[in-house]
Amino acid sequence: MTEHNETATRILDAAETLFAEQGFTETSLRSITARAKVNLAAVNYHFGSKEELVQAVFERFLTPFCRRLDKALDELMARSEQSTTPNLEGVFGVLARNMLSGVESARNDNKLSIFMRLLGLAYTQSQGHLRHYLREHYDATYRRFILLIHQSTPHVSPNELFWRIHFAVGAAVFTMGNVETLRAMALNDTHQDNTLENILDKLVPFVANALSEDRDH
Amino acid sequence: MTEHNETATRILDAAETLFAEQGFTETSLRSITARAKVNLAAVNYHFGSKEELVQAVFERFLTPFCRRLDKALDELMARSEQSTTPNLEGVFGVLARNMLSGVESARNDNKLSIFMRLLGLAYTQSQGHLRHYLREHYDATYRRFILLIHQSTPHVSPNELFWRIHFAVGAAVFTMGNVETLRAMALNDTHQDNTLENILDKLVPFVANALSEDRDH
DNA sequence: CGCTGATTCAAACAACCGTTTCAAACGACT
DNA sequence: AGTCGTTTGAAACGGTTGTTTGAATCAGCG
Repeated sequence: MTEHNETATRILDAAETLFAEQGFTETSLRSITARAKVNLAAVNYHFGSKEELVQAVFERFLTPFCRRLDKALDELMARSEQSTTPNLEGVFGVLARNMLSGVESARNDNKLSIFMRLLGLAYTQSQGHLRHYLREHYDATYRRFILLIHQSTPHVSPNELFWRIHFAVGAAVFTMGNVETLRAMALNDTHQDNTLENILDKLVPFVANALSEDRDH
Repeated sequence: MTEHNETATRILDAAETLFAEQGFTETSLRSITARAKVNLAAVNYHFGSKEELVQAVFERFLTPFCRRLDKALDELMARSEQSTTPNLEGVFGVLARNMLSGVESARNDNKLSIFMRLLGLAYTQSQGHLRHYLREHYDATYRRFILLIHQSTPHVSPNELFWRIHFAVGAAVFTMGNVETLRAMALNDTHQDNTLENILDKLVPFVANALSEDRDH
């Protein structure tokens, strides 16, 4: 699974980029192997099938991400042991810091964009096998995160919170996954270029405020 | 273009459903014509090509939608002539009522879901020709709507507002377009089934509040 | 060196794709 | 009836897809 193979890595790099740009089905194995400069048959040799390649792409960034997130959540809970309810900003801060932690240099902004775009595709492009795979491997961390958010906003009913969280997920996935397109539109409309940090600075309060808001519903 | 043809209508119905379920490239003309119970060549005969079929699917619901929306916005502006700034809830109410107007019966909830899912696909699946087509035909109404929202929230800067609007679009497209999936998850998590109206009742205040919020940014 | 197992390579495979062709069927008209 | 333009039908086209094959190449080791 997690061998440090030269060819396999090059395939994963190429696939990750092309999948994010074009989607899964519209990206052919031939275009992947051409970009990776490896032989066509290398994909089936190293990964078995195209479906397993898709899963491997997700695994490469989702597994370390969830491992780091789990550990960070452990620390957060240990620190706030006495106060039984963790606070929302803390939980979200942990998530945000984890998402940005893979992005050190300023110019691979697009790493985060690719990340979000792939997550969006996982929802949008049915790809039944992918949804099954993700549920099987990462559902535990997901549920734990949801539970913590719930505990940190006890005044919001579980059902109401569920939907607010997914409104927020939608806002994040949609905008971050289509950053280039939207940035171009914003440049036309408001004559102002936006760095990814700028956009995140608008997104985070949007989400935080909307999640905890105590509304009459 | 807008002929009331039996065969063409059946193709559009089938294509609309299958596109929303599977995406454009993963839906073959053969599966469309099989579902529509027409001959394979009928698509190329009536629409020219698959690309033009995709555009026709969008045109069938986007053209009447924008026509109704434009007229409703006319009335709104005429009614509030003296007060130079229209109010946000009014503008959004017009949009929401227009979106639901095509959905009379309770059980074609999924009409709206299909609508939103297709809109999401238009962003997600690059399909350069589609983006070009949509811009060329519906950009005027889009810009008019954005302008009205801007006038109704003068305390928010144009650039900030642009991004908030697209956060909202993301939240709407993502959740409404994946209603079935999310509804199943909600049923597991909160043991509560949700009608589409219930979800809209949560989404609308979420969006409205987040758009007009006067934040320090 | 000579052998063994892992990896690469060019080539081919069957299946499917969107599109085209052309004959058959149809409906409307004089 | 017979002719016309329109629509349907079955079949085939060239091209692309994911996958498989079998020989060539490589690395490691006795």
